[in-house]
Amino acid sequence: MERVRFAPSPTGPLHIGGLRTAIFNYLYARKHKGAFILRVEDTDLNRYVEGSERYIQESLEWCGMVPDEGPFNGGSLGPYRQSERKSIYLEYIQILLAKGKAYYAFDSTDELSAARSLAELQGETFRYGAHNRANFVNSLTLNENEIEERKKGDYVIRLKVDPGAIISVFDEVRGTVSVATDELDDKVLMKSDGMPTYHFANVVDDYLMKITCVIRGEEWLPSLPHHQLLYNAFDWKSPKFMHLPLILKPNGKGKLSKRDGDKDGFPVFPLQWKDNVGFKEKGFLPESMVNYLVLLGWNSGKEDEFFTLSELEGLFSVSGVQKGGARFDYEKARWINHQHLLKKTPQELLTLEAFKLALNNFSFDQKFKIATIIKDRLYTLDDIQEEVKIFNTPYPFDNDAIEKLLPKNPLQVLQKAESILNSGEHTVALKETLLDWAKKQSISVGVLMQSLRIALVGKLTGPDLFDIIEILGNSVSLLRIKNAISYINLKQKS
RNA sequence: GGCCCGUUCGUCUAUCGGUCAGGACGCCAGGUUUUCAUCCUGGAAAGAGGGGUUCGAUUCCCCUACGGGCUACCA
Repeated sequence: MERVRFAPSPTGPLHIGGLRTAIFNYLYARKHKGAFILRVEDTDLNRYVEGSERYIQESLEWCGMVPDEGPFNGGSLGPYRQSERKSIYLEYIQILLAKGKAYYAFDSTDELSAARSLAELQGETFRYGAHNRANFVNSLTLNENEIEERKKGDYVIRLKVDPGAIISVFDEVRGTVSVATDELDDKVLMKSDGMPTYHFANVVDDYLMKITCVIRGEEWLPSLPHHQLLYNAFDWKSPKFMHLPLILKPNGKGKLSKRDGDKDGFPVFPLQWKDNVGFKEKGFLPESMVNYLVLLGWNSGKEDEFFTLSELEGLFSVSGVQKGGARFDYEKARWINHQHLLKKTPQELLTLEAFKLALNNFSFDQKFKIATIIKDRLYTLDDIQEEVKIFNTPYPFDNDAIEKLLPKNPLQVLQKAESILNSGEHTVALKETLLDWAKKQSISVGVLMQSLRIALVGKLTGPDLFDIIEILGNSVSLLRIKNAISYINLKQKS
């Protein structure tokens, strides 16, 4: 059975790059009827941020991707939090040590940074590895007694990379990638605080959790050879690897970051995190989020771009994964959301929190009608606020529009409408009566409608006017017209 | 700097040696509409450059350029 894992670090809110990685993992799992596992990679105690685990889980759930196994869902191959697996790493590092594939290193961080800056001075990159490990303080250069003595203090355990070989790894989207082991450093596997590094914990956990395909961001591709070396050192069969292209800033210069969202006014987090609004709060449907994100770096091969999660579960395939990074395009994300909104029936829309909130004060009948006439106009759920304003009292008048209308004598139209409504005629018949009258008076339809619209909603834009009147009802419409007449009268006098 | 990965309209992408290089967002024009929007129709818009291989390259190979990633006891 295929098993994949999404393995974020709880160092803050999940951002949409991470969310997209989760989506690809989820889709891969569902496509192959496998398992989707959430593993929290909290090996860096210093960077741990309270609440981010919960945030990650909630973001996944919001998108409809509930992990089959994970810290919040349990599972037989846990624990799913790396901080709770310390004894496991200790056990497995011993194997490597015993095999001579890893060694103790006692160099202080000061010594290392000194060596690093010296190398930089000479225009070189410092690398702790086969070519210079003999110059450092480690279990390869010290005798037994010295080692035992040193082990009472701080130390790390490094991977012993053998030089003079070419290591080839296979990435499902890029193919074979080869690199000389001479280029590889002796990566730290266990830190001095007793925690494993990403590289070590990752390989051990993927093995123990029976992960069959590692799907992660492209930033991990350079360390794949190290991971392969680790699998080799354990004599473990490595899983498949799939490295996803990065989501780039809108200008293409670098990875998308929180700052870009702040600068260009779009969210980069799925859900609200502190004072950062997420896509959810911005009025995005989770299905739009998934739909847009999956399009960033993947293509179905069809010309269709509108997909639901369950459609994607069947469609997803490695062959559609792109190699190059994709720039984030907020406009397209909005358009996708618009398309998903368009597909919803008014009934479905009314079950949404944003609709409930905005239409709280209206009768069921009104809610339904309002949802019907505004749904085509929405790009995000946020837009509801603006659309609903016209149904609330009071509403502001667009004075510029009124000024322009004044010479065309809007009052005669309004007075006529007033008298029709006063006579108790049903709002439905209003349209016909009014249009007939205007024709006889040779008043243009434009002037008629503009006068009426400005009176009823205060501005010249919005949904079908007679739909609005019907929703408002006879008496409210009448009130608004009367109000507008006196307002315009006042204007004319001044 | 070193190593790795990448490069088709402005953006996301299709093409798996022979296509008028297709679609989508955005943009422009027209249509529908009482308005704005939606929606519909149409349009402009692309193979980074240079070498090969081949009857034929966007497609395969090499070089260059450009872009991105990595280069921590962070992930």
